[in-house]
Amino acid sequence: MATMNSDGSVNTELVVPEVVIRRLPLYVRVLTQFSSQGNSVISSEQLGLQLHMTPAQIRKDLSYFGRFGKQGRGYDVSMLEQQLRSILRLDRAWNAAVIGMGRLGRAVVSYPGFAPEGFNILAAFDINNDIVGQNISGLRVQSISQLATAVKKLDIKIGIVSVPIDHAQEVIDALVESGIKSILNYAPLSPKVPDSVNVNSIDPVLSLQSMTYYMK
Amino acid sequence: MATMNSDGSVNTELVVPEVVIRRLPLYVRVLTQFSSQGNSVISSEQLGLQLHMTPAQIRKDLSYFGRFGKQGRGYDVSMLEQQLRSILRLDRAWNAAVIGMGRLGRAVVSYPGFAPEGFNILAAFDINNDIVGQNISGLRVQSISQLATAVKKLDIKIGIVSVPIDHAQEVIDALVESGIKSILNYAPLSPKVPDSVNVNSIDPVLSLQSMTYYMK
DNA sequence: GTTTGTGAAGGATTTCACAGCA
DNA sequence: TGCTGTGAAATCCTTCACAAAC
Repeated sequence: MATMNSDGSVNTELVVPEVVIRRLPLYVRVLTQFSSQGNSVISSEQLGLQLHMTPAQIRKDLSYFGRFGKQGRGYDVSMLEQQLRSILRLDRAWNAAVIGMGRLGRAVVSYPGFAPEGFNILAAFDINNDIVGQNISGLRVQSISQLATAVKKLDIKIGIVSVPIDHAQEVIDALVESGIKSILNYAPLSPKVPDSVNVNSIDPVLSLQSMTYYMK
Repeated sequence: MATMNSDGSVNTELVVPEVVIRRLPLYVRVLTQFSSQGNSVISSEQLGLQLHMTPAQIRKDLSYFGRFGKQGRGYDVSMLEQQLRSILRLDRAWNAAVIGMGRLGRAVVSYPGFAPEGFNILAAFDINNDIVGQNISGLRVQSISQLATAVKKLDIKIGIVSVPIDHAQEVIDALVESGIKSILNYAPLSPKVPDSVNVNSIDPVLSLQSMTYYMK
């Protein structure tokens, strides 16, 4: 686990590959499910079967963070779930704002999957003055000029971008400007952000466009 | 480009890595944009700047499929766009069906981003008898029992799953049963499908849950 | 001069395989 | 006996660097 830098000093903590971090939430999900089914122990093989992954990969992934299992037995389901939630910082709530209250933004704020996982959408914004002031799913839509103020006041840490492509980069710039470091982007572009900001894009058209390659 | 099998025979055509296939639509998108801005030539460096990728990676990716560029000049924008669309089979239309006409399904069928890219949603399905028969965005919602028939009749090649998690696997089984080979899945699970079926999942909660790892 | 296409090198990720522990 | 944790090996993917072409 320890590596040496070019200057001879030692890294005791290895940087965990991003692919590994992206898989951890999958493990959490299966563990939650297993737990609700009354199972208290799970093996890397059982986890792998659920997720279509090799047991070795799961054990390797977990080994970046510690030794959570017992040989001959497997992992304690709720203990491992707690550990992973803590590693991913899912043991607290995170506040989010949605920018762009068209059809997509409305679907996002009414999606019932965020809140149970601790992601609370506390504010909604739009550029269009016809929409500003409306009440959507219990949120009063605000003007984007209010963004920075609201981010501070409501301790918003996540920006969800659901504006059309032609306004996406300016909205992302505004989010960055307001101090947001994590952006979930639904607009079909590769946004320009500083290295300190993490953008994750969701783009169903890109998914379809690569699937067609494999189609008859 | 040629490799040798264990039996001594030769593979003349290398399998293109899936990561490469997933990047091709990004290139298509930038090329379309460049073209509409009146540029007729583009270099791997310019492409890389747009997409935050190295020029070498782009050239390597393209080299899996042929030699499209001219040394000292770059790539002809519209020629490369055509080539990539042809490789990805985007030079024809693809018909799709949406299963699950709740909020998410309604957002999907009304999303204006699919049709311009040649993805036509021709049918909508739901299990709920209260919804079956309704007209949503010009589509008459059908019972899932009609799925296989409609898939054949309308030449549907893509299934888009937007049902809640507790019905997702059965809907996916029904799609597989009806002969669908490509599924875009919005439900938060890792579906079980035969190797011959390609599933691509869109899961904003997973995205958020890995982003929190990097958050202060 | 510029930029491609591509072997070779380098780096990252996955899988293997087994010692060690319950 | 059963399953983890992990070095080593294997595989996969990216980047380098330069000859060749325009």
